[in-house]
Amino acid sequence: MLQVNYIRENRDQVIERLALRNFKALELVDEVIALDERRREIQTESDALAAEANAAARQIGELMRQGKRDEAEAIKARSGGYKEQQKKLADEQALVEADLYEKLVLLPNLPHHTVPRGAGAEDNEVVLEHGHRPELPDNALPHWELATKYDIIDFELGTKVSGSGFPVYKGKGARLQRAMINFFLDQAEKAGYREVQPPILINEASGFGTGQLPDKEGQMYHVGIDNLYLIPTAEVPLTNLYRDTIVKETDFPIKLTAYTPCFRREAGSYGAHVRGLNRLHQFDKVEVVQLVHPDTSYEVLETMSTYVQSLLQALNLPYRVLRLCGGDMGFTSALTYDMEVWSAAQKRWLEVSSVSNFETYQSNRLKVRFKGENGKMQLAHTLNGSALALPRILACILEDNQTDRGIKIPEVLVPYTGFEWID
RNA sequence: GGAGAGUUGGCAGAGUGGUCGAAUGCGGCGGUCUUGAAAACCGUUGUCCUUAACCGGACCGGGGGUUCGAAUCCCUCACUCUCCGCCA
Repeated sequence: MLQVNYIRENRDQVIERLALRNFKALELVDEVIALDERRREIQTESDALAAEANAAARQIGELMRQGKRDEAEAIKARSGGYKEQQKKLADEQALVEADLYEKLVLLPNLPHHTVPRGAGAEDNEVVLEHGHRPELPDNALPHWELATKYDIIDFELGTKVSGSGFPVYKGKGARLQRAMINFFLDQAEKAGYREVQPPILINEASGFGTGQLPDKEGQMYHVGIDNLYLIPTAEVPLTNLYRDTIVKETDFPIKLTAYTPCFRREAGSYGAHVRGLNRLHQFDKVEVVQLVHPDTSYEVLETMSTYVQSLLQALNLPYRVLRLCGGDMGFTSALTYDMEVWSAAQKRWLEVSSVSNFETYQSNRLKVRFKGENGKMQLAHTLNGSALALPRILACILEDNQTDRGIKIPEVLVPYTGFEWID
């Protein structure tokens, strides 16, 4: 959520930057400013009224103590009206504030000045490409066929037990998943992230904190009977660990990592693009999160990007890094890098990581603050990144590393899998 | 799931419906003393809104109510703890 003060003081710039991400409802900005104006007027009025009422009540108390009952009763008679007026103001204030909040949450984050202008995925800027895309022979198979051929993933079994998008990993397939999780967690710890095992069901407040609610409600599975949501990413519980906290400036940077399953309803997305492991309702991911001092967040974003790339390099997968354009960025992000690996059999790039700086957009809702040098409270900056999402990595390992003999496991994973080949 | 007890400042812990934003202790910060430190002593120490600032206002788990006035009384929700039941 953007800070109202900032919008008020930088109206033109806010509009300009929102336009950069193709945000259409720019009139919201002026509406927010007007509502905030009204809110402050009511505040002033109701404060004055409360001050008067407080003074009267205090006077009555004093008179009662002195035994001047009659005088007290006289003031009491006059004080009767305060209640009603206060109630009226409070009602209007609640209305205005609700309206303001409703409009405020419709405003996405302001893009960083390096974000390219653009409408959609085709306008994303390719920052770099690394490694050589393998040329596969004509008889090369897509990963879903390899999965069946070597009996390591069973999509139909998952459909029986749950539904489409819930694959069952078997034998070496399951073992390889576990190996990747451990590898990613070990690497994250080496990079200074503290491992956490968070809850994977979260309450409403947490969903609001990181911005999944209210706008992405339909994307999460909801356990109605207990009003809990299955996490779409570990970002939610990890970042919410610090909701409503004032951290010490010296504790920065706070670096967390977690492995969790992730659940996404992906309503409405069916067809060729979602075959196999390309898009799932349940998948495994290792996430990294940082809470940092605002002065350092863009530096940190670069180190997170470099870190994610180091994983892809270790796995020896060809990848590219995109700087997302205004039109393709997530609602809450100020700057996002996407990492995509090359799926040799499908001949297309698959997103395996998304690294974002949210600046104060999340921390404003979460109330993650610290006391700066001037003694004033400031909002921390939050960042996160996938490091990494497993299914598409697995897809690329299967496709890119297929040989006549079988599938060659990347060297760094062999200590974790205990085998070199899936055959 | 049943019965009971509780939720107050960073922590511990008081609080008869009327100067209670809240005693006290610990902790934190500043100072005196000291070669330095400890101890002792003195002072200070919440967050938010409004404001250029002063003033003012709000907050004692959340929400609602009673009252001229609520941390204190009532209702409601959430959470925590204890006992019983069930259970990986």
